[in-house]
Amino acid sequence: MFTTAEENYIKAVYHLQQAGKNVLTNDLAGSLQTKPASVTDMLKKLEAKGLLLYQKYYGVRLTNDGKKLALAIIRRHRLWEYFLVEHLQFGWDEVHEIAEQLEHVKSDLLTDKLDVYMGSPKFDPHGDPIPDSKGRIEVQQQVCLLQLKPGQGAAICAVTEQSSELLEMLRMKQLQIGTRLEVKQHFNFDNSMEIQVRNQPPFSISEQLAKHLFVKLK
Amino acid sequence: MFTTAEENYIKAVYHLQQAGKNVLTNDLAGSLQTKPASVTDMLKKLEAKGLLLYQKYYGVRLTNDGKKLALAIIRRHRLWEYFLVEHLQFGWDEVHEIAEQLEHVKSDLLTDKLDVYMGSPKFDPHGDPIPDSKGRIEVQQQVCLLQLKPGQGAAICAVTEQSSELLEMLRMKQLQIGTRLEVKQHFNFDNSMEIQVRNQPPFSISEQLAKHLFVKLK
DNA sequence: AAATATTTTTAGATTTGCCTAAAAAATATA
DNA sequence: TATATTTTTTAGGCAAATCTAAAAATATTT
Repeated sequence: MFTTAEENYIKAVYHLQQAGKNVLTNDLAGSLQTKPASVTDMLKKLEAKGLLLYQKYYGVRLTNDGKKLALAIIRRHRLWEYFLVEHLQFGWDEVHEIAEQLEHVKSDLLTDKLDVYMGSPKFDPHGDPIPDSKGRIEVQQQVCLLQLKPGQGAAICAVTEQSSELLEMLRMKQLQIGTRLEVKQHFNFDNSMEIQVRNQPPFSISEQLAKHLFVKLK
Repeated sequence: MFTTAEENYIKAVYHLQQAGKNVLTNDLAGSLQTKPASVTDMLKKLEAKGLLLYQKYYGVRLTNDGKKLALAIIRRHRLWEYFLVEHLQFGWDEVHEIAEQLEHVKSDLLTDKLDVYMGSPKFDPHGDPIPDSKGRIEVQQQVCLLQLKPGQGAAICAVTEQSSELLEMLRMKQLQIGTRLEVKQHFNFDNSMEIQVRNQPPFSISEQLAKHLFVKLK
């Protein structure tokens, strides 16, 4: 069994590792809101437990055990997010903090029963894939909205930033996870694009916004 | 906000207090599986936080704030137990440990939404009352099975011990929370009693067993 | 390449929650 | 009542997870 702190480190390493490049002490300190010195301490402990390989000054890489643990934590996190949004009527932008707590409840039986209860969802409310009990992830061919060509239809499946400013804007424009849209036009001048949702009048969104929206092609 | 350890102490004090008499260091050490010295340390801290009144060598009493906190924790615990049994199909005897973890997830909004989702249940799967969001408890006129007279009908609503031996026996005899029964006869010799479940043949249960079963009168 | 700046690690403290062993207080017994 | 027993507290320590400040390693500039 692992402590909450250990689990949080493993999860952070996994996410940074996924984002490419190798994971440095300072990156972890940043994403865990802690000091580099604390990170160094913990990395030594996690290496001793066989969850990651740690090379002084050079960075860190998860072992197979580490990856397995990370995926188990992410599975719990995303299942709970799904539960909170789909069953308890939370907004998809209010669930992160609560899921951060729930993900550390340790019971494989609970996780699996929750999964079955909800019909084994494959994606969480932010559009991120939910690993199965073996840690397998269904790869989603999702693409950035910016890359769509006029005429293509798609559904929003992920938002890569959670700032309240961005969420506010999505609320106003009635864009949410699952919203289906069609690209009408693309302006090379500022990379903005006209999109249409259902049969409402088309409207335009900026490059800055489109860049954070990922869609699943139909 | 309070730590998990603090919450567990407050909960333990509350339960011992409910059981009558004043709460001593050793009682707490027993029910928290810890050493008396640790209890003394924690009691000082909790007194400083205004959750209880602590008199050296004499015992401890919750303040209003302490009671409020205890009831909030118990509310979360019992709501989660209800969820685990009624929604996730756990047996009512397997949920305690998991609920011990879930009860420490801190979010009033979560608690309230969970409550609404399940239709604001008033009793958990063991028959214990669930405090409402203000900490009010619905008193249940439940009575020990031993006190029933022949001819009286009732439904099992609580089991006051969780030993696997007792649970095993209940399983064999097909007695569970909610089971309706009627008392057929009472033997003064050994205080055993004949009971009948539905229209099956009556059978007898010992005083030791009946003593741990509480029922709601019809 | 030397000097400067940044990143990372080490060393030494702190806090929380627990422990053991010994001292002090309360209770029971002779 | 004096003595023994039990309960509780104090004193001193330990492990986990964090911190600050200083030292060491690496990276960047000039």
